[in-house]
Amino acid sequence: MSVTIKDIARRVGVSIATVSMVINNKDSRISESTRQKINEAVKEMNYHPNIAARSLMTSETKTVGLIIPDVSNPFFADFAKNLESRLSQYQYSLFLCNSNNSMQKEENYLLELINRNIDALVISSVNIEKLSETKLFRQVKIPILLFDRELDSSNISTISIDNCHGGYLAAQELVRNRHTDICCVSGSLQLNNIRARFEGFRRYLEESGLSFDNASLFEGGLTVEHGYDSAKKIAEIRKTKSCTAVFCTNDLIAVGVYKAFREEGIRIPEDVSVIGFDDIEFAGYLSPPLTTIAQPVRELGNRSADIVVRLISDNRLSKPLCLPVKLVRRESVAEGKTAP
Amino acid sequence: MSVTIKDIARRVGVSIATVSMVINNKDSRISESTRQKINEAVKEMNYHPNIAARSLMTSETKTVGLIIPDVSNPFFADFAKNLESRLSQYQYSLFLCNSNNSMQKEENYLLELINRNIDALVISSVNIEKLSETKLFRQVKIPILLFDRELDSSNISTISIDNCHGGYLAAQELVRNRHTDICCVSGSLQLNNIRARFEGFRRYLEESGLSFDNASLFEGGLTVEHGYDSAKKIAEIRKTKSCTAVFCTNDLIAVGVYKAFREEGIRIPEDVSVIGFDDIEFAGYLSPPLTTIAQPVRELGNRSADIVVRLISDNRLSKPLCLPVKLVRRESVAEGKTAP
DNA sequence: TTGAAAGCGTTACCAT
DNA sequence: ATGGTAACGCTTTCAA
Repeated sequence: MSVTIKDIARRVGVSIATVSMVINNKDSRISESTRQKINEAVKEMNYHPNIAARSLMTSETKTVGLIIPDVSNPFFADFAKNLESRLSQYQYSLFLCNSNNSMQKEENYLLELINRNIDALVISSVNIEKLSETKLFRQVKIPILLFDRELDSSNISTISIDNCHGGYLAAQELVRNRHTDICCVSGSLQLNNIRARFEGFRRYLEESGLSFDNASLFEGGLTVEHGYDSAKKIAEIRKTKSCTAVFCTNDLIAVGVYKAFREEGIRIPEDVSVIGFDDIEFAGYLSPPLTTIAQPVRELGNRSADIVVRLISDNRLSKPLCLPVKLVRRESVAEGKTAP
Repeated sequence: MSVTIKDIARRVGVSIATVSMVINNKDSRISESTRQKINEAVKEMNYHPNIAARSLMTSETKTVGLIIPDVSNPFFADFAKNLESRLSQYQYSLFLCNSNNSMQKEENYLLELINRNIDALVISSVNIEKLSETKLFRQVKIPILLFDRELDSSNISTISIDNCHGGYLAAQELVRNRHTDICCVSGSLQLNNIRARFEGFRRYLEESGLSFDNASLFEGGLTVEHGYDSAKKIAEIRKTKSCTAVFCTNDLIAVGVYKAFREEGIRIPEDVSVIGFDDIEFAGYLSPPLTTIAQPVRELGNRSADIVVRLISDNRLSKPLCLPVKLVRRESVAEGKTAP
């Protein structure tokens, strides 16, 4: 089969212990000459350590697992990319799992990852409340970092963004442009990050003396389809009632809204303004380019890696990290017409 | 630490050998009663096999590696998703690696995956010709499936699509709409799949009595940026020379073209028609929705999984698989104006 | 400065 | 029908 330390040892004429030491740089007390000979042999014979064997001894795999709801959502794809990239600087690999928004798959993966002895887990759960009550989840002994989700009353480290402020900023931008009749197309308010976006949004509205009518809320999936369907309804409603702006709790929804409005002959932003959330790369390529609340994906990925690595060496609750968002003004928001 | 077969054995009062057998369903000759007792204990004690230990013995990890140039490209993200999904039906996991279009990272990953003892590799290389000449690559003993790339004169299994025919169809659609002055914005023609798209495209043109002027070819990366830059140039050229349609060798490029044309006030399809390649989900959400050549991503993923699993149990060259593409007509192609 | 040997959790073979 | 035990490739402790 493959070359093992035994082969190296035999070739050089030393013991496997010695070989192991120099390979792991624990060679403080190994003579320079044997060290060299071993290193040469390693190269020549093309030796690669067997990770399974190693992790059987050390019980670490140098792998962190990531469970996300959907790789096809560019936001998560980007996050994964950045996380992985930073992790590799620490010599860790990323094992990526896609739950496809299914609680069942999520649990399967969790089990799978545990079986694989990953060193830490970062997860953006479909339903963290439910998952956290699961027997399986509670038995997890490795560090966990909750991404983009929060869990009250728990001692799990979290990293997220200021969703509430994001919603607030979105409302502000709309109100600043004199909009008063605003709809909101949202993902499930069961998701606490999404709820926070909505709450922030509503709060600003109320602070501005505007009230938000729940009839203007379209709750559903964080998907293009939901955006599309909701916008079709809005188009209908607009025949009897004013709606000059819509806040989408993620960019995918906004994409669907664009499509429906286009089909309905509703112009953005002339007829209605649209504002999104996430700032996926694609947002800038919509026509018109989408004004949105940007999440710092890159930093999210990097910081997550930093936290997780720290957690691995010292599994102590890190205090919740919350990164700021910012408004990215493009062309999908315009002055609302003053009411007739 | 964790529960091991030893613990189970002790609890039930049998040997570890027995436990191992029932866990692996090699329990042909184990009495029903002990089998039951063991299975109960496994549940109660919450036993999970240690994969590292297992793979140390069996030298298989039930993992296949995937190396792709860019997860942020929805085409690859979707492929990965489908591949993973099908693979999981076979009880295999997918280890996803993102080379970020860097040959260096690609090699690093290759090494990493080999060290991790994956059972098979599917790879869409940045530069397969070069990679395949690499010492590392040639030493790989596990089955390899080349995705979306071909390698002449080699005995590596491949799966791809009929790129050439795709290019052909694109040209046909344009010519059918009476376009004669056509530009092509392409990824690197070093990539054999991209070259094939271009060749098919050019071939149809020639068959139609049209010639393709190399001055109308804009070669670069398969990126939004390249599409954008090229379209800016085309906008410039159009001031002196006719160009009524552009063929983009992937959809990302088309996205960039859209953006530039929008900025330049060039209307799609009224002023110039655009046709893409891949049919990423997003293509349908552009405005106007992009006419493009669709790759069967789903089938690509499924078939890849099937092939790879077969390869693992019997590493014999599978004959190259080439799936058909089809034209998806949307709204970005219109009748070209007849020449003045 | 180096080596011997134990042990990590499994599987697989050969006994019983 | 079941058990004992070697072996997988490695790290680590203790002894020399």
